[in-house]
Amino acid sequence: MTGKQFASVWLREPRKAASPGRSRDEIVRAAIEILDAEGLDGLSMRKLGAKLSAGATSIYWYVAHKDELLELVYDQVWGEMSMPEPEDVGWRDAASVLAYSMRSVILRHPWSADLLGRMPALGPNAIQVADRMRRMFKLAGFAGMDVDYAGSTLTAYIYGMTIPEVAWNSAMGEHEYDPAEMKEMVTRAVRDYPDMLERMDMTAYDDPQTLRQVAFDFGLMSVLDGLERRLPT
Amino acid sequence: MTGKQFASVWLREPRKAASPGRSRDEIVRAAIEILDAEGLDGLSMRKLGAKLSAGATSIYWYVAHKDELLELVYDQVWGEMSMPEPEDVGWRDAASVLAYSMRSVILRHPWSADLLGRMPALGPNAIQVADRMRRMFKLAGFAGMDVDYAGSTLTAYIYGMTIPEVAWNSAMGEHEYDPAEMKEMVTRAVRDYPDMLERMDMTAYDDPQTLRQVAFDFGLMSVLDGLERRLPT
DNA sequence: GACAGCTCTCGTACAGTGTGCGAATGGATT
DNA sequence: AATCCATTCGCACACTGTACGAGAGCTGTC
Repeated sequence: MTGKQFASVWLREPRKAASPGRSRDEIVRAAIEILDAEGLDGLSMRKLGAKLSAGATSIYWYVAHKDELLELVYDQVWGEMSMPEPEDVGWRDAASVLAYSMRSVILRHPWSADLLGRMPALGPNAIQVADRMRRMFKLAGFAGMDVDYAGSTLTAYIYGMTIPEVAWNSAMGEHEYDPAEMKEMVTRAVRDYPDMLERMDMTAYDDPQTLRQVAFDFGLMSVLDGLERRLPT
Repeated sequence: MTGKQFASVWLREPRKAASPGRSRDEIVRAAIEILDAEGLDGLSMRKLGAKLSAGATSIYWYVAHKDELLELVYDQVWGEMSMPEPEDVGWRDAASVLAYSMRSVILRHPWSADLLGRMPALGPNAIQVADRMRRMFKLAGFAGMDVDYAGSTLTAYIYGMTIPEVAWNSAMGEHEYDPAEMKEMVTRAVRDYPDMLERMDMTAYDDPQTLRQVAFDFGLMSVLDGLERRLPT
């Protein structure tokens, strides 16, 4: 009657202890190297095995299946996100630091954007961030369920802003395009919409990098303001 | 010197015209049926071919590669999103309707959440939504680049809220789990964090469906308030 | 020393994937 | 009747995740 169990690594008891030789950490580290270098599609068990000078299937002693490996790798990414103790800096600053940090971590590991949309964040690192965020919003003055709602809102914004940015980056094979030609193609795509065309004339396509930065700031300020407005009293 | 071209279906001239027999539309329709029934991993060219009682590789006459098919399918999803003409209902209502609509469309086609994070939305349907959204925010009083920033902020929130929801849904094979058991497992995962534990005691896990609805509303109101606050004057 | 029982490695095999290629079909035009 | 061209598709290739089961090396007990 239990049906298909919910099968996350994090909701099981961990394996006893790592013996000498290979270990989960070593495997995860190697996997991340491959992922950073070749993206999510570039990671195959055989390639990972080779990198560890081991057989492809040896990995399966440490890890139940590839998805489990990805869960481990994913939580490692959460570990890279930095967030001050909210009590030290106040909630708005803590929120901003977290937001910028999350964005830059995801941009540094573009493959993690795909994982975001694939598996819940239940690893210890993710949970630690979630905990700090809860404390942050309690400090701000939220209570009860609103603490969670505020947290969801903030992370939703960050995800939603960053994920498509990654998609866009990877769609144009990283810098190997001619801006003018690009602009022309997009212009043709929106030719039937005067409002969209008008937008193309703004000079903003010159430096997409900082444009996105500015857009991110704008949205972040809006979200924080909006949350603040929902505080009691 | 152009390097790897940016290769979206939408930025190329379309194929002449569909002859009788198979057509792109028919293929896309069949693909969506498979996707809805079996998810993103369930869609293979052979299966799609079979559904159309055609050979697997026949599809490649209409479509350059699988990714291109996914682009087509993706834009079809955008076509399902409904948004009133902003001039008719005012910007806040238009924004709310769009937000609810996007959320429900993505939840209805969970596989589209993965596509969101993989390819930019450049199809005609996506562009039409983008255009309406621009007009909506101009109507609200935004000008210049702020129109875009506001748009990014809103869609970011919707994506970011919905994508993890889909991930969560699919992680627990759709309803086949025991809530009590689930709660116990999660509780164990957060056992070191008093704030997180306290959260588990709230009764909110009883009906995740409406909980998420409420959370979505909370965040949406916050975002809209925050945007409103950035209006000039 | 001999045997048993672990932990750990890995070769092989299987069913599946996307898709390049080139041969075949069939209808329309000359 | 011959030519052309749109369209179909079988085959093959390289690649994927991983089940299975045989082995290797170590440890502890008689």
